Amino acid sequence: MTDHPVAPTDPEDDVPEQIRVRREKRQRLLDSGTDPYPVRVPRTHTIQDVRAAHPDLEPDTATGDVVAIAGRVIFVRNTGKLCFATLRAGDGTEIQAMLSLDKVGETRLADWKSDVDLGDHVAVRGEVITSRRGELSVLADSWQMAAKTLRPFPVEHKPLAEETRVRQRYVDLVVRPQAREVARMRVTVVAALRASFAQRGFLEVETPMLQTMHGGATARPFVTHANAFDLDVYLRIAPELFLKRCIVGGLERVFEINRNFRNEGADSTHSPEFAMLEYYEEYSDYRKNARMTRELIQEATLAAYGSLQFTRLDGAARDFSGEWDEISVYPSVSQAVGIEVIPETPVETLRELCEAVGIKPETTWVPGKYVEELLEHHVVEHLTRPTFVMDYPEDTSPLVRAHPDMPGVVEKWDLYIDGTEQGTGYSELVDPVVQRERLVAQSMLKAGGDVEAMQVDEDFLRALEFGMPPTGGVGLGIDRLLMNLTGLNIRETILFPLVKPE
RNA sequence: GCGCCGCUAGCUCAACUGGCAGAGCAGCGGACUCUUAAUCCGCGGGUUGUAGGUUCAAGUCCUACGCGGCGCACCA
Repeated sequence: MTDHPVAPTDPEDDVPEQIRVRREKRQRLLDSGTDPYPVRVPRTHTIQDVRAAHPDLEPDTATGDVVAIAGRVIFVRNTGKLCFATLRAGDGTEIQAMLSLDKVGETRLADWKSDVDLGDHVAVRGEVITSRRGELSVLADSWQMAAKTLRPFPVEHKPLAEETRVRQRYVDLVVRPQAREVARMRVTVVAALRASFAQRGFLEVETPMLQTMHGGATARPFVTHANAFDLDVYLRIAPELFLKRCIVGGLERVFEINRNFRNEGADSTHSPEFAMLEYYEEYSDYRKNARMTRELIQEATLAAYGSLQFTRLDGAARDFSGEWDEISVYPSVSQAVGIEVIPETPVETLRELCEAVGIKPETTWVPGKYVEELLEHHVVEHLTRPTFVMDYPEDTSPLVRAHPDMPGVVEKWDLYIDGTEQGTGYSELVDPVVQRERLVAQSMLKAGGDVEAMQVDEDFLRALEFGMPPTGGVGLGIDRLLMNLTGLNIRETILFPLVKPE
């Protein structure tokens, strides 16, 4: 640690009352010879075990089963000689603990009332019973503090402020069922994707996060410095160029699920670090790709909801079943603007069409950029059902193979769900000479001040010169997929999104 | 980056045109052997995001800054 020494502060100074009280309880436990944070406590069953073993008991039943459980106290009802507490396990499973004067004795009952706060982890040993009201309970004959909580928990029944949810996700996860649900769904979805790839014979590879050139996408990178090499390096904006090197090397079918970093705006649909799935398959193309992407998302949806017709966590119903719609860029735009737009449409016309609907063109725009803007404005936001938008302009897609029958168009699709881009796929450009021309054109844009333009990656071009087979590739946003499955903000799908320090 | 809105007790929120800063839950003390957003009685808890300014008087008005939300721009 190289921080400046901080003046020691008295921890009792300036501490909210409730924290002070809990610290005093902790100290009292220590003073009486009780460890408030024991290394281990007896536990024979999880709360889930006990629930599963006794699914439907009649009220006022004594089972004779003695168990030792542990959980977080989330609710207490202390009466004179019989105390109740609700214990919660990490997945939200709850069970009631009952402590009676008869069973635990006067001293331990008094200890319970004075030492245990909401939020504490406690271990309880006793018989599994149901209360007279039918609540499944452990009737304690002994109990022990498992971990003392020093901060008061928020009120469970009022929603936490969004900022607190994000900054203190650990609290959010304890308090809010949907937070737990989203966290677990994300794991389920990623596991399902990996299973789908395993089934199809894909290799999961790990390519560099620290790169000496940033490529594979148009985006502004984060820059850092590698001391050992005295070298500026970039956090990757995409794994694409390395995954293609894998294809050149004969790995045939590869995928990677990992983080990308883009030094750009953050809002409800964009995070500076976000999880991306990319996969490449030799002798595939953008049509085969689209089919497989649909299958991947459908398999992940089945894993998450058990059905392709599902109700999102925000309450909206969605249907991902069957074949998905396909539309084509130029015909869709033509229909929307009322005149035929083709790759040869003059820039002046495109500019007028943009300005007519309030889109402000920039001087760096290539013709295809106008078309994409028109597409976004007129078409995309109306695409609720999953839809593949096919055949993009060539000049905005420097890594994509030209369409054999449509000059100025490339074999590329974007997949839209609920008006947001979920992924992209294309028939990869494998001609090293054409690829070099495209990258040089990009580097000219960069020299002209476009901070997002690509660099000429000579090693990548060398790889292509060794021969890359016809290949189809896809990039799919993992956070976006979770957003589309849940209907939630990107910050709700990421456990710990970047926030400014308090 | 620009614009608008917000920041009050541990949590969620009140406080009119500037006039004694409050509630519910949580906390503390007491009562209660079947409660489950327990109930009943009593009591504490605040540098109103930070720093300035106006005013007899500022949570409230003004300025700057911090953090957040929304919209726009950029992007997936």
